[in-house]
Amino acid sequence: MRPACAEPSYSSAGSRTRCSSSCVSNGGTRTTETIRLAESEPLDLDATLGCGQAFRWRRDGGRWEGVVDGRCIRLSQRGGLLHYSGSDEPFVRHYLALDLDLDRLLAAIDRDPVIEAAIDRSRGLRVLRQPLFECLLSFLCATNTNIPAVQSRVEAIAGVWGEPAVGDENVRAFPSSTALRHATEDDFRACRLGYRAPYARSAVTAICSDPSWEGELSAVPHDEARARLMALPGIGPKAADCILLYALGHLDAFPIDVWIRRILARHYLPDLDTGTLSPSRYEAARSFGRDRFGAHAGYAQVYLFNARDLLCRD
DNA sequence: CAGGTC
DNA sequence: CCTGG
Repeated sequence: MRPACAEPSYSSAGSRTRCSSSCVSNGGTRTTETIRLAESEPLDLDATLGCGQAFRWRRDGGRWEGVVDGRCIRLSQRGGLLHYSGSDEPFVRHYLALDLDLDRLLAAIDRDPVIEAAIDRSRGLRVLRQPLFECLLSFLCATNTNIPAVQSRVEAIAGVWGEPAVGDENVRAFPSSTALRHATEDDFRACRLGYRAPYARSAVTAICSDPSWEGELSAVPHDEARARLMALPGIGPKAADCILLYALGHLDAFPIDVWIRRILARHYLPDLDTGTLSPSRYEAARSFGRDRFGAHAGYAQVYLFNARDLLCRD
């Protein structure tokens, strides 16, 4: 049960647009409803859920199943029809950022042939609006590892401390920081966090020690939020930039992971090619991204990342 | 080795 | 560095 003050604003009346219509099409225990996407609401659901920005989505045939905010949600897309169950339209629209004028945004970041190729590759890919704490712990789990391993850790954490999800009791919600308050380092090791276990434990303690931490982080400006994130153990510049982009809505955040580094080195910054990515080199790459792509550089980052096979091959 | 961090 | 894919 969540306190009323934690209710995000997406549920406010008036968030629906005239362009959408929905209808009940299934008489089971779960009802599947449909959002009719307008021409001005491009969406590539597969790219959005599969690109590695969130870790609790699984493709089951043509359908995606995931857990967000304690609810088991299923999504599928056929052209301009977006089918959903386990949630309501305002939430789905908010989570998928369907209110964002993507065409206008993509036009704004489309500044050279490289990014243009990336945009052509997966137009309709959107940056999700993820719950903060889950996103934070997920990227703390994501250092020096691969995506399947991160998924496995996140699932394990939910399996131990998460409450049964609404819509499917066999699935677990991702726990709040409070629910993890008494989790020990060994508990996190048992979730296969390895050397990240003490970081996770300390980060949870730090967050729990200040009940207003999460709320303030959402209210504070980009640079201040970044500094507060990086003050947590296990959260460096890369993880912080991912959290800023995926959970805090700072669309100018530009995380530098190994793939973005390769792409920048190959097409923009030859000097970035070799050696360790020191903090100052990280900053140089990051500010290059923000300067080149502007206020929505984070979208450019996601599109470049999703086109990494295209942009890194010789 | 893998979408870094201390 | 932990450790799984």
